[in-house]
Amino acid sequence: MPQSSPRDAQIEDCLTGGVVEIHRHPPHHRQRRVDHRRGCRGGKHHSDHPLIGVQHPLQDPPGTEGADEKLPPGEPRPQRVGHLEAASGQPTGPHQCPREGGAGLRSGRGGGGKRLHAGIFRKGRQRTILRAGVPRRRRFSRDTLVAARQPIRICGVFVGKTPPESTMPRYQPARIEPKWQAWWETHGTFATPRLPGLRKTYVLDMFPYPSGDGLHVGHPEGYTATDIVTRFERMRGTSVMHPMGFDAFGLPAEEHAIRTGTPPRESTQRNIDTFRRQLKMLGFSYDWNRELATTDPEYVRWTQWIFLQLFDTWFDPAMQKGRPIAELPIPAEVLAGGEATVAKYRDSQRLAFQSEAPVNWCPALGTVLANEEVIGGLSERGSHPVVRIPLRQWMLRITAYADRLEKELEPLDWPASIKKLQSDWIGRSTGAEVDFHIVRPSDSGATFAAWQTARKQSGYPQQAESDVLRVYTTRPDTLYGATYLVVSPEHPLVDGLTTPGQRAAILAYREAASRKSDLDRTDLATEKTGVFTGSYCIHPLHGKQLPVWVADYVLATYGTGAIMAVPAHDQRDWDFAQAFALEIVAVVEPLLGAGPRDAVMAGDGRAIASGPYTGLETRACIAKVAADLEAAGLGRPAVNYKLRDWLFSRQRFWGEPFPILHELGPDGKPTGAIRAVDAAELPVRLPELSDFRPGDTPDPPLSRAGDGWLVVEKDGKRYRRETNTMPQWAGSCWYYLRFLDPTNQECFIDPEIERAWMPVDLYVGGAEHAVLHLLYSRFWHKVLFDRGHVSQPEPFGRLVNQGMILGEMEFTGYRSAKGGWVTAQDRTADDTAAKVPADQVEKQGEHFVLRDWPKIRVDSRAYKMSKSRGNVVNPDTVVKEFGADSLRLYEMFMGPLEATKPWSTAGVGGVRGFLDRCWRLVVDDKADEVKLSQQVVDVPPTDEQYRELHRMLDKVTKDIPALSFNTAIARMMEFVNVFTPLERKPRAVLEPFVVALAPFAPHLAEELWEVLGKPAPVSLAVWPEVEERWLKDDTVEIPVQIGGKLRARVTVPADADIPTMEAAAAADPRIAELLAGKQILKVIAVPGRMVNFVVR
RNA sequence: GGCCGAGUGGCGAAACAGGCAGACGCACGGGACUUAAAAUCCCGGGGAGAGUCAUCUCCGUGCGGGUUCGAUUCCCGCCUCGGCCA
Repeated sequence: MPQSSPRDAQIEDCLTGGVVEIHRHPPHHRQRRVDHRRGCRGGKHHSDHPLIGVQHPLQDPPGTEGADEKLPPGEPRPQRVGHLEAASGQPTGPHQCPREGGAGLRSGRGGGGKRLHAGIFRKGRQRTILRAGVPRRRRFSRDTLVAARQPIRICGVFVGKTPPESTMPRYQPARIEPKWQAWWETHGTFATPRLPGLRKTYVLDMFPYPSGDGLHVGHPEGYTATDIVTRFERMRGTSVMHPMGFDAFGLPAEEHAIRTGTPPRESTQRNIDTFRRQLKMLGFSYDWNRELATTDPEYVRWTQWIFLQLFDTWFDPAMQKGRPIAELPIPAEVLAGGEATVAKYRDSQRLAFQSEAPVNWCPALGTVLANEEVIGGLSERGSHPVVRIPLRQWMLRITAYADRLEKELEPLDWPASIKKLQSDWIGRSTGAEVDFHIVRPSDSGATFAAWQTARKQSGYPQQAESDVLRVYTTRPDTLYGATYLVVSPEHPLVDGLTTPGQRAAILAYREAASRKSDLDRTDLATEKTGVFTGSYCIHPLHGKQLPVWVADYVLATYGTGAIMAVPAHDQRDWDFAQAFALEIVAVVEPLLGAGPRDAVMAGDGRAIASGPYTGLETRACIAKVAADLEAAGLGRPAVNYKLRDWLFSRQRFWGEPFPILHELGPDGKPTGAIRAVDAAELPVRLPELSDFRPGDTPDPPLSRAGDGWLVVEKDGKRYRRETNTMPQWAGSCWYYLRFLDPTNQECFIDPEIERAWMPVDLYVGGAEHAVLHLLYSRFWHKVLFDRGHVSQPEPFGRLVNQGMILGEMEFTGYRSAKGGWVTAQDRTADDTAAKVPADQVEKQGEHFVLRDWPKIRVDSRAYKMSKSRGNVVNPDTVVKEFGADSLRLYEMFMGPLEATKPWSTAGVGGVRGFLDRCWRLVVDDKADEVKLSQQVVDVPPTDEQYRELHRMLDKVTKDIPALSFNTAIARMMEFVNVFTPLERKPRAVLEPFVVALAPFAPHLAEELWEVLGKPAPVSLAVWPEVEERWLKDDTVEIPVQIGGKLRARVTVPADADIPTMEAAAAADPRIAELLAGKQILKVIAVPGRMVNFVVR
């Protein structure tokens, strides 16, 4: 605990040890204070020195109280001091305390051995003074204080054994915060009605994953911001929806469960309890009746229900809309195949479908991971190796919505950077598909021509025939520059293309490629690799044969999994062509004046050597080539997305089970037919498992559940349950809907309620969810919208990302192996970093250096909070030390909400000081109990005071909706600074101030409101109206410049016109003097702002 | 490598439809109160220089240019740091 900690916190820290009781008012404090007044001070300043009595809780010194009673007022009590002296001997032989223990009163917890570093002993009229944290002064052990019978003051507060419930005049968050939290709870202050009134606002925090570490100071940042907004809106008469819940499925709980053998549900519940307690401790105005966890069976029920909606939906490209699977047109040839074929066709078209795709299997985690959960070939969580294997998986067809997900982003009030991230993630590109006819050994010279003719008649087919290689290119204009073709190793035609002579090489290459991640194959690959298949294709325009290669720089999942390589105009193709000595043909040249052509020219220009297209500029050329190909039935314009379908299944225990049944044949093996669990039978609960570890194989833990769970009989058929579980994203995709109607048994949300409250008006959370969570939620929402279950196409109207809170600023010096300091810029890997205390560095120019060795530069920066660095700040500690209001206020005062900011415990003390001043503005802290300060009087405020009030209100009223809390708080501080010194503080000014303070420091405001004699709660008081007439000044002081340099200030009427301003400026003696003898070229005057004389 | 964001006192920051740079707070220094300490209240503060000391001048918002009567703010080119993506 730093020395600068507020005194109360230091004292209370003692209290928690349970050995020393600390109170502002010792027993019979009135009596004692009388003693002090008369005997020691006799003046009115006595009460600056409240009392602490120290007593051993188990051993009351006999006779103390009685003796006190009998003391005549006005007498000092030397005999008491005698006790103390006799009992402890301290005044003559104080303990010394080691330096490292030195920060204040850290006495209570460890039992008797620790020392108090501060306190005071009295001996008659003489006292020994101990100062907190200062070495060389005399100190007392805690034992001494405990044994003392005298009241002993520590940091100005007396330690004693009075009951803690006695009222106290000081601002004590530990007393008032729980009080008002309980009040709000019992009075249902923040309960939200089912439907809003005239105006509504839905303000949502990204709900937390309840980790075992509890709340982090980063969490309350966004939560406080939204809390201020919602409290403000409530006071303005808006119906406010402000819920909180927990995203409680997820890997950490499961891994913890595996480590400790406790079921995930238990540890999750414990963590949720901790989170809830911490959130309540901070006084957030959530409607806790709406609390939910994604793991609640009733919630899982509806998550599964939504999955069934996805399962029941196909995407109609013509309407750009999801429609019921029953409306899917069945092609005649499918219909002819019978019922089973139709069912398979339907299954293949659903938004939730199964696929046998290569997936990222992580053996260490025992699960398959989504592409975005794999970073550099390692798992995002835990950095374990990931291999690619083919596996049956559930996929969600998010790609069908790619276009809408991108386009409908545009009108949203989101940060441009987030929109761009989403847009880039979707990665829409336009270009063309082109079919290349594969040359077969059996081909005669006429085969290609025949194919061309056929295509001209039939047009471009949906599916390419088996003798055709279909490629996707973003640059169809470079078709004449294509010199070879590349297929990905996983491409289905690879086998067909491979000639017998190449077979062994191709097989080996595919095997090697399967072990590489996409990243290894593309960006990290320093050298391009590949193998010639032995086959050729015919160029559709000039008819030459192009070799077909297999190379892993082409991904099966992008486009058609095959490309035409144009080495002159694509860096990767160029690298590959260089490596394998393939032909390079340039077909684009820079436009005139654009300079010489690079070896690889990827940009736009003008077509050359391109037959009929020569001379066309790139843009026109792309359109023409694509159109001509389409007319010839050889290609078509195509849009492609980087976005992949969403791999939705996980081989883990702690997730939502899929409500899907696999039909079993008579042999007990799956037939391939699937059916949904009836909605009425949801939720499908997780089975009780004694062992929920993932296996070594991709077989999910649920497959080890007994047949009682696994096997289901329905309509005379036997089924096996799906044993995959859903990823953590599932629950967070729709929680904002369930909050609106959390207990509905009939429906995932009552449509009336949904229409009334949606969309979310303000959504605040970390930027780490910029892409995935927001994209997935929007996707689900659009499906629900298409199916008529929600009324809005987009769920989140305004989005704000709070910035990260870093640890405290650190100075790092470097020591060489020999032990001496090394200056930061010259350090090598051998030098070791060492933390340097802030008081040993100083700034020198741009850098910080060691104070004692100014040649040695040190690094200074704040780091991300992390357990390993040991710079994590725990909200519990901060609340205990400073109070929840201080924590809230500090986090808002640190800087702009969106900025990354370093933590500063001293800064928390700073805002605590402000709250102390707010307290003293209203409360008489010199009284013996909490009561209104006599300085608060019922006099009409002066004009100046009204101006101060309304300017403050105006700023705060404007800053809250703009989430500009730091400046709003600064303005309130100015207000307090103005009113603090006043002897007479008009009530009519203080009351609106307390109301304005309420959203920021709600507990303190409630208490002050009560002291002011107003009916609770201030949380629902009416926000004060800003009166415009007080915002305007009669006169303004404006700067007068000469040649752009400030030379004087003059006061003019606020509405002065330009000539008046100029005259006033010129009349200023100093300006007149400076202008004398100069030629005035021009005068620039901005009404109400400034005057500038341009002179020669 | 790409994209995004940010560089302002010892520190967190404020002010940007271009118009008094540094509000507010921390830390620091001084004063009042006190026998004293703590607490509280008040005052001070970017740097350099001059001074008739109740004042003035110059420099100053990462660096270099530009536009402008005037640039922290707009434009061009850099540097550094951070975040995200690859």
